[in-house]
Amino acid sequence: MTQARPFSKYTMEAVKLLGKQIQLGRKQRRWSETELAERAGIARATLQRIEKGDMACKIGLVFEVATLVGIKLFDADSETLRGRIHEADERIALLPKHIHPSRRPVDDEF
Amino acid sequence: MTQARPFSKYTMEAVKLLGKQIQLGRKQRRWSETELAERAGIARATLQRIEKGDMACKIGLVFEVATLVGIKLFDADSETLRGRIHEADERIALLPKHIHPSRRPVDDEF
DNA sequence: TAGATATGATCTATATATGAGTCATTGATT
DNA sequence: AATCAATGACTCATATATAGATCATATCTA
Repeated sequence: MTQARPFSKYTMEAVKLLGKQIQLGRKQRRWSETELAERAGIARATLQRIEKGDMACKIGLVFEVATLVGIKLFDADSETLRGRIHEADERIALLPKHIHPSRRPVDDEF
Repeated sequence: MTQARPFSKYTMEAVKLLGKQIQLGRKQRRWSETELAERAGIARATLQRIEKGDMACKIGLVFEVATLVGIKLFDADSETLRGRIHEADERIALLPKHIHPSRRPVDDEF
């Protein structure tokens, strides 16, 4: 009984694409599933699920494998990632720490 | 016993960034954790882990929540995602279906 | 300032992802 | 053509993510 839970089409496409890119990257490097799985420290079966775009795989494993085949997450290098994390932190700091329900109409300007 | 497994710094930064962007997006929309969790159909505790950048969250849940707060995965809309999936499919089709160990020096041109 | 809600943290039970293994089939290399 | 590895599709046991609570504290709004 696979408790199917719904995902938006967009979300599924994004996961599928990442899986395909991983498979492409692996083949470009001429790595077998077994070889990439070993490098990533995961089971081959898990790698197969990742390449297939399984929604239930752990994000850490998927991103790690993607990194191993040279995919740039967010099209960014490590330094850029850190910069964007800092940037997000700053923006969050400008917003209220607690979001309270407001009677006023929601201001959607951003 | 949290069987800690290693991740590259790059991978962790990418997951952290996505979590922060989700939190930022949620606050920009003035949604409480509870409200976003309900919209996503997940527990608040899970959303908290996602926003914190937990490596062990399911990629489907993370991407779904990201989508709900308006984050464009791969900087692309749905149509573009489909196009890139197709593109990856075509490139994969050009490569050998089975990767065999080669005696010849690896050709790393790509 | 008071009242109400968000947030942070933690616990338990259950569903399930993962690791490890097997088997059949396909395909690449010599 | 023959051989051997890669791939695809399973199964099972175990580790663990998640849902659903609860409680304390922080902080927003009126």
